[in-house]
Amino acid sequence: MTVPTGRRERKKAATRQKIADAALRLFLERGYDAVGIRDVAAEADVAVTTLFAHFASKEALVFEQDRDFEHRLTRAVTDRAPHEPLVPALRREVLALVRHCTADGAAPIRRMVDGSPALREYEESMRLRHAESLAAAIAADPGLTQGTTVCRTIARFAVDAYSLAREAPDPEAALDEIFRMIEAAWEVTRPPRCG
Amino acid sequence: MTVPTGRRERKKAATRQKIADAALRLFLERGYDAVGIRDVAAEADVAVTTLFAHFASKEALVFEQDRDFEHRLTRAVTDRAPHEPLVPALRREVLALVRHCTADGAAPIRRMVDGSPALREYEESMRLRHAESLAAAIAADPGLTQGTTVCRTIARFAVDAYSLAREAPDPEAALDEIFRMIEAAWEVTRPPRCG
DNA sequence: TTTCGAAAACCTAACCGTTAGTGTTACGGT
DNA sequence: ACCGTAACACTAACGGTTAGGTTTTCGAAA
Repeated sequence: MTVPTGRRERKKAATRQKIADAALRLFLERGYDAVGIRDVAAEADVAVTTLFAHFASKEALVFEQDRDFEHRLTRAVTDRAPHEPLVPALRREVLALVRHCTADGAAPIRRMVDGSPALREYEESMRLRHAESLAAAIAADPGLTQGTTVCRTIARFAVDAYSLAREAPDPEAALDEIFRMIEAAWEVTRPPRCG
Repeated sequence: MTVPTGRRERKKAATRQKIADAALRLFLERGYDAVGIRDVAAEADVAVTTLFAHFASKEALVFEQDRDFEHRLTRAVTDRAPHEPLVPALRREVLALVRHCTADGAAPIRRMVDGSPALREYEESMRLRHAESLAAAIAADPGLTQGTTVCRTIARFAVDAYSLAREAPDPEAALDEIFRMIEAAWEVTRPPRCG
């Protein structure tokens, strides 16, 4: 029950990293579909079972970089300045995420993902899970009184904004447009108040 | 180039139906995961390759009934009364779809789908495809001037409404709530006009 | 009616992601 | 120094899916 801070953990992390690196290298080199799990395992000098001990699926190998996506979304809600309205905080974070994934460095990976239906499907389903976490974070905000349905809806809309904006010709302009809509959707859920 | 209305088509449709029936029967009887593709093919007295000539995947077997979902959504837009506003037409159709799938008869299938991550994932990704078709239908409406991003956004929101409402304790009340939000989102996209 | 092209179905054998079962090694706490 | 266990390895399989090539069945033109 002690704090686990030893060589064991470092080795584990190193193995994981070695697998992810090998996978990405091979995928970008030969294409996602042309590379088998056994190839990746061999390249990383690791048993297939070990690979699956670190990654739940072949697709998960591709989204190693996105691991903090979910966390960043929920933190944008929970860690925002006191009394800062929800939607602008969401907008700011989603904008950062969109910028991050439309940066030049991420282009080859994006091309790979867009080229594989399996990867696109996996990503969308991952985002839906993120939306659920986000909904929970919103629902837990003591400053908000909206019901579960509204929270889940806004969370889903925010994640939609991310994927829609990413695919638009001008991502940032699209994000502006979508968040104007989300803002309006959120406004009509406020409890009636005078003024 | 003649009109294909012969026995051939009937036999093909019959085979497809036979496979779908066998699949659903076995799935409901033993559970989705406990039934293999080879079992279904044997039960339908058909070769495995034939099965995959009719259905793209194992999951597709489950959603045979939903085949018109996409079509109904787009028709709700294209076939609505002249000058009928978009969002209420969408709302009406989504409500009908929600009612249809929360009906008592569909309960065993719903339970099966909810119990299998693979099926849930497949369904969500299917709905996203439907949202794309819906977006195209909306964008093609000559009475509307909104851009592609807005159309895709509203389409996505409408499909979200379907899946969120379905999972809510009171689906119809949830749908009301969500469509109030969608209506507001849509309103702010109108070109500025006096009155 | 006969003939012929093509669609539909068949069979076999594999491919590939994934998992179970079972050891083996290396670390961390006692 | 010792033991429990987490990490890794190896083999063999399972289950969805596809490739390859053959046979059957229909539709229509000759």
